[in-house]
This record gives sequence, structure tokens and C-alpha cells, in this order.
Amino acid sequence: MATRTEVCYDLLKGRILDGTYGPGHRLVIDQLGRETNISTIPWRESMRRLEAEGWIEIIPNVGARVATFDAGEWTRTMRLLARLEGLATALAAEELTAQDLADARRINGEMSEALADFDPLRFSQLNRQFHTMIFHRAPDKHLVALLDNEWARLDFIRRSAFTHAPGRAVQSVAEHAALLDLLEARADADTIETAARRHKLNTLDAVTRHAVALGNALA
Amino acid sequence: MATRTEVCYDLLKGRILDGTYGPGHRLVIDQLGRETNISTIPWRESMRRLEAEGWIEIIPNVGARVATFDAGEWTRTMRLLARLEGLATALAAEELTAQDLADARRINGEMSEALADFDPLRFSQLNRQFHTMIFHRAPDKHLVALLDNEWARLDFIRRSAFTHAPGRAVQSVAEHAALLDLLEARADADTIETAARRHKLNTLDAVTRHAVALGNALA
DNA sequence: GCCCGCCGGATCGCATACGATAACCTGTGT
DNA sequence: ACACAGGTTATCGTATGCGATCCGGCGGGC
Repeated sequence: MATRTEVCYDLLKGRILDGTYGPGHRLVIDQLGRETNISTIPWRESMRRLEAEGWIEIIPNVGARVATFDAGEWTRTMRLLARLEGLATALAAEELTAQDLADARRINGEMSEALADFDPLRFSQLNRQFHTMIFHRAPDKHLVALLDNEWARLDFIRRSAFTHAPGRAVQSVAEHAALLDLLEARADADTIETAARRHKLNTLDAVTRHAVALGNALA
Repeated sequence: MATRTEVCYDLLKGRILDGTYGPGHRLVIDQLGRETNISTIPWRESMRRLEAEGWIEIIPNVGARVATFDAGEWTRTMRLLARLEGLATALAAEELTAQDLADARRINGEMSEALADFDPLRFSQLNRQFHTMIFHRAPDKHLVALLDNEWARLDFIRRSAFTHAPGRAVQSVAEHAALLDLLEARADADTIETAARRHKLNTLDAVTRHAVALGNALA
């Protein structure tokens, strides 16, 4: 059996990610303890970890609350993710098997279908799956962990700040195909890194332009 | 007064960073508690945070030990740091005041002196100071926090894996000067990012080549 | 009417205590 | 002499309890 600290951690993080505990939600330790019949200590420890990972904020003698992100945080996260993922994709290049590439192409094909079906949720899930399966091959555990965290953060922020750009999805599928071609052709690392970084920055730019057109400030 | 959890955290992290608790050192909670008259709970909580930050490893029902890094970890960290710092430096560009640039130039001048005095410790401290003062101006707290952590990790690793490249220090000072010129001239973000990234990758390449020449594998 | 200090409830911070787990050591049978 | 079972010890995991801290409301002074 997993330790209670892990149970608490998974439960809290799950509820934060799925939106049960939205931004600003107060996490009262005693209350959580009473609801779950788990004493306060495992809760406290799990919160320390969540705090270090940036999911909650703990103020001494006051309490913990789920972190809130301003609109600019989406921009900042994408900007960072572009660099991290560019590097990780280039590093993963050598490790990808023919099977991996075939799987990635299949996922990209499904994205095309989701697009035709006007299914944005599925599209977005497949998109994450596509990139995740690639960068998880990068031989750098620390980098992969950072990426997982930033992707999760992105999903969390997306729920509060609506980010969308019409037409971007079509282009995104095309860019995925181009990226896969580069990977298959064993292009040099710099080329792959630049393409992967550019891909993410293109999304960022498209959303930013669209937001500006609507009069929203994402900064 | 700071909470005991913070005291424990600072104490542990300090001892890990200054080498008192080297890689692999076992952290026995009861023992720490007896030595300091602080009960186990603040120690446990501080360790959760250190674990999340990657400084220690906790195995359930067994205990905590200071993380150990293989030789390749230095390479991986530099590789990552190059991207993060490239971005942060470019972002900081607009925020830097004339005074900041003057300070940076002064530090770079002192690096020159340290070089002439054959004082590698001082040189390395000034180098960190130089880059830190620049990237701390980047308007992205999360990114800055990541950078601080990676720099600290680098220092920690450096103690176990000797990393050195003859002649690199001279070139480094010159690259700093060139970078400052770019910043002063308000060069565009891409140019600055590339230069800052390149600067760090140059060090990485130089050290790697030197290690290979010595027959060491850093991978 | 407004400001300031006091008070009570909610909540956190931490020490103590005990049960649970894993690593080690020891002794026995072969 | 070796393999294995059993007990032993060091250490962790977590429940309970109490003192400390903060926040919000109330009443007195100006």
C-alpha cells in the first residue's frame, strides 16, 4: 500500500488538475483530515510538495490555497515550454524507433479526424499525447519532469484564460507532419530543435494575435 | 520568527550546498531531531520540499539521502541552462537599466582581474553573479526560480565532477563583453537569446572537448 | 463618526507517542 | 561451511493533543 502522504498528494493534485479545487480555493488541513480520516500530517507533507511544484501557495500560520495565474502566465509558460520542448525533441530524435514515429503519425492522423469532427477537446488531448510521447524519449529525466510539469500547468491555466486561435489547428497538424519528416530523415539536432521550438511559438503568436484582435490583453 | 520548517529547510539545503552533506549522505530524521531539539515533523516537511526540488531522494520506509549525480548530469544541466538562460537574458534585455549594465561591466572587469590573479574560485563566483544579476531582471518569476535552482544544482555537481577547460575563461570574459554590447545596443530578442545560449554552450563544448582529450567521458 | 486596542474562534505549528516497516544479525539445520 | 528462518533493532509513518498565531468583530476613547 502506498503511504498516506502519497495518497493525499495524488488526491489533491488530481482535484486541482480536474478543476474541483479551482484557483484560490482554500485547502483547510483539518477539514481534509476529517473528510478522509487521514490525520493532518500526511496532508501537510503532500502540500509541501505541491507548494514546491508551484501548484499551491502556503502562507505560514494562515493556510494553503490553490495558486492563481494571471492571463500572462499562459504566455510565459508557452514561451518557456517552446525552449524546453525544442531541446527535448532534438534530444529524443536519436532515441525514436520506427514504431514511435509510426505511432506519432497515427496520433497526428487522429488529430486530423478530431479537427474534421469539430472536437476541440479531443484535439487538444491528442496534441498533448503527440508531444508527450516524443519528449519522453529524451535521455534526460530532469528535463522530462520539468516538461510534464509545465504541460500540466498549461492545462490548468487554460481553464481560466481562454486561449484560442482560429485556423491554427490545421496548421498545427501540418507542422507536426513536417516535424516527423525531420525526425525520420535524422535531420541534425539544431534543425529539429528550431522546428519544434518554432512550432510552439507559432501557436503562441497565433493566439496572441487573435487575442489582440479581440481586444484582450494576454500580457 | 521563521517557522521551524523553514529553519530545517535552510539548514539542510545549506549543508547540502556547502558540501557538509555530500552526495549519498543519509539524512536520519530522528538523529537530526535530537541534534537540534526540533521534532521530526518540521524535518519531514522540509525534506518533502527538498525532494520536490531534486536535492534529496526519499524512499518510503527506508529514508532520505542526498541526491547523487553522475558525470553526465553536469552536461545535461549545462545544456538545459543554456536554453533557459538564453530566454531569460533576452527577456531581461528591455528591463536592464544603464546602471545594471554598468554594474555588469564592472563585474566582468573584476573577472578579468581574478583571471590575472589565477583565482578560479573568485572567477567562478563572479561569473555566477554576472549572469544572475542579468537574468533576475527577466519579468518571469517562475523562469527565474528555475534558473536559480539549476545554477545551484550546477555548483553542487561541480564539486564531484571536475569540469575545466584551459583558456576558456579568457574567451568567456570576451563573450560577456560582446553580450553586454548587444544588450546596450538594444539588439533584437532573438539575437540576444542566441548569443546568451551560445555563450553557455561554448563553455559546455570546451569542457567536453577537454574531457575527451583527457580520456574522461562526461556523457 | 472614526480609529484603535482587546477578545474569541478558527486554524496552523509542533512535540510526543506508538504502531509499522525494512534491514540486519544470529543461530540452527543440513 | 552454507542457506535460510526467526528475532532484533533502527528508522520511518501517522494519530493525537496542546500551545501559538492570525483574523474579524466589538466596544471604548477621541
